[in-house]
Amino acid sequence: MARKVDPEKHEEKRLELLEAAHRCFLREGLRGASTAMICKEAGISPGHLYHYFPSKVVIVEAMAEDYLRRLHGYFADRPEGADTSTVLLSEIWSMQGWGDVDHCRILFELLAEAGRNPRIRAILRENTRGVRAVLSQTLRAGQAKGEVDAGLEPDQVAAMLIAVVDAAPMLPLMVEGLDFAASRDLLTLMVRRFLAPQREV
Amino acid sequence: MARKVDPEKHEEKRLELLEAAHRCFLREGLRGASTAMICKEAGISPGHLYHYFPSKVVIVEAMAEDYLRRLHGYFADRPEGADTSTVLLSEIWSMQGWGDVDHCRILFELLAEAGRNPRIRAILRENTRGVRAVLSQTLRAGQAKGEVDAGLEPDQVAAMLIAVVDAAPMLPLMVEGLDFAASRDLLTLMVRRFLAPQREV
Amino acid sequence: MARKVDPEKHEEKRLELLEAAHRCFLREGLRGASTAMICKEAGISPGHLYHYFPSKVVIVEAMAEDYLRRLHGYFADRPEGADTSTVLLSEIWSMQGWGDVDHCRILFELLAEAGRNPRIRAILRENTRGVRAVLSQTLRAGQAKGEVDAGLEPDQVAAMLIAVVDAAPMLPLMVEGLDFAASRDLLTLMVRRFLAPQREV
Amino acid sequence: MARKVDPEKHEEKRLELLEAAHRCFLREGLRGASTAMICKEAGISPGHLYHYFPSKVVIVEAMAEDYLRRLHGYFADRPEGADTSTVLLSEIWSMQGWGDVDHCRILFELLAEAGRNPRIRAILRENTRGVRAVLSQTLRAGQAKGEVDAGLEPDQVAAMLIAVVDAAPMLPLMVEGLDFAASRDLLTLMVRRFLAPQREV
DNA sequence: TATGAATGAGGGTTCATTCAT
DNA sequence: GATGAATGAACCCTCATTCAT
Repeated sequence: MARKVDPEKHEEKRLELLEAAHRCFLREGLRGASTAMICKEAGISPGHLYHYFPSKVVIVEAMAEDYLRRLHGYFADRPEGADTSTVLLSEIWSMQGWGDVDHCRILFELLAEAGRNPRIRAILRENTRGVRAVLSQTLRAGQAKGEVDAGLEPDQVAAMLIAVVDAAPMLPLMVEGLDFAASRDLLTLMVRRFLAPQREV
Repeated sequence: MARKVDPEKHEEKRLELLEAAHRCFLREGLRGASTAMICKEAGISPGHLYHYFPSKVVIVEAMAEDYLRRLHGYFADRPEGADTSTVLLSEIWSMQGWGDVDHCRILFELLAEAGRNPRIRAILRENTRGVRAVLSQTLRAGQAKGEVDAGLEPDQVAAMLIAVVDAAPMLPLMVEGLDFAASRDLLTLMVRRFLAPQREV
Repeated sequence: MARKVDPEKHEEKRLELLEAAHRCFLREGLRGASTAMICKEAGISPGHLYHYFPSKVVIVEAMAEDYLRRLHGYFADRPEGADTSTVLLSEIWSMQGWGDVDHCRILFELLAEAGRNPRIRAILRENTRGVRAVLSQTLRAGQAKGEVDAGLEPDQVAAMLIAVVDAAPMLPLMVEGLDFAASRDLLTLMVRRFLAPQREV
Repeated sequence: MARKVDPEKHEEKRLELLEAAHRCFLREGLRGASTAMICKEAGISPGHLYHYFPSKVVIVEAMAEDYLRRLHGYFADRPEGADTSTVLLSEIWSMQGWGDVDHCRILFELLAEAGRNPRIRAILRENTRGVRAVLSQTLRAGQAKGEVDAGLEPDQVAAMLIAVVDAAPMLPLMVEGLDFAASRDLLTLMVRRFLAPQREV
């Protein structure tokens, strides 16, 4: 009789739990969501959660890590052939409406938490570093192709673009009835003009 | 002879409490900060808080309202004579370093909360509406002066600019050791290029 | 300038406060009514209550005393000429409907409290002793007139009658839509038959 | 292998808690008894109470329901062969002294509460309805046997008898040193005379 | 006399976590 | 693995009471 259970199944369940946690955190906030609630959402008993995570803190951290990895994964599968700005904004272009942006609200939870919690800040920074590298490289390629203003410092610009993209989910919260497509187009226009090579300035 | 209450003193104390609350909320989060902690920070006894506010929920709401009003007050006292982009970013230009941006982190708390709490969302939207009106007007003036691309829809752009400005406090959280002045310059550049009248497009 | 204020006015205000307290206690219960609520009901400030009573406990005791005195005062002004049973039930016959019995609900508060609070019990007993004496005397007079069974022990019967009268306010609580006049008549019938001289027993 | 909850054990513990609550409520009153005190009385930790009841309000309601059911259960197991009045008073005849009546004091708490709390009132009325039905039937049987005055309306009389029986616990509170047996006999006498068929009225 | 600011203990309730089964 | 009973600290809030004015 095999004692050590299938580690794959364990990992799978772990991910399921993180997704359940994500839903609860979205609904109630990082503090507002209780472990009991997460367990209910995931369909397990309250005690059993501790077979997968040693504490709620760790759940938050793991969820952050997992979420950010998946979120910024969009940059990885970006469409070849598109122009640089579109590539850089692929995360937003993969969405169809404000509804698709909902799950991003957890970012605000994480940013708020990052302001006072070094571990969450570290996770955020680590993830950002990865995304920055990708964007930086894209920008450099753009500069090489003459699509991007060569005077811009790729690393700096990459950081700013991440902030701008992550700011998008603010819009539906701050303004009611904003048109998704129009906002996306405007954002794209801003980035395009920003990056465009400047003639004889 | 009964001394009639001094409503001024009451109001003054109320504001002091809101500032104490703001500090606690920054330090521990909206949920994480306890009323006891706020009282300690303000130097009053735990029960006395309820002389000024009927509940913690109301404290959060009042703090949000108060904070947003003061924050976006910057747009009102903007320097005359500056170019449109600078005026629009005056909030950021009034700051000297990342330290000055710290108190803005409460915005992330509020955005996170706004996602699930209709009252906070309403407060946020009401405040945004006011700021949008101011920015919109500035943009229209810029268009009249020929400083701003006449093809841009002022209301839409105003919303986007607010999001972009509010995204700035993300930068020090996401990237360590970022230079404040450089980031501000880059942000200003982006906005300037975005708004600039386009020649023969 | 007279320093010592009119003690009459003081006493008058004290009684007003007790009535306000009675209303609050009825509405919220002895524990449920706060001193703040009583002050509001009486139209004075929270601190000022303590110029009239040293503590809430004393308010309850004073209210009990005052209330019982007034309630059982009915027995004193009973109509001459009526038959013994009617005299004994004059408290109930002075009422016109269940609405008039409402204020008696405070009795249940007092009985509950009397069960565990020796001072309230003492007040209740002291008052009961007075009423018993009156009823006893009435019964003895009835026996002398041949209206009341001479075999009944007046003191015992008096106690029972008080309990029976005080039980009346239970009826509208326990049974919905009970007719007041019919219930009163039935109660009177029971007492009349109880007291009636028995032929050839 | 997961062990399925034992619902029997849960129910048993629940009843234990209700009895502990009843003791505390008697000692300190419905409001005066704290959940902490109930937990201590029951020998559990303060938080654990909420495994069995969602709130103190529910505890009070459940206790009321449970108590009234058990109290008025006496009428169900009444002795056959006794005369109607004795049957009707079986609740009191099952007791041996004032000590046995102590637990009934909770009734005064419930009556006081019923005056302002619709849910407690509903519970009280529902229970009363059941008891009335039983008493009514007994009365009708008595009328058929010629033991009870046929002119009395059984439903009305039943309500009155419940009130009279529930008034009995007032006696030891209102009068010190009252003899239990004598009071019971007097009460029985009153009821007997009340119900007795009347000759030539 | 009269006010209302101020206190601090204690109320009901929640929750992360542990543990026997 | 999986359950849910059990804990106890902490949370938000109420309240009788005191006191400077």
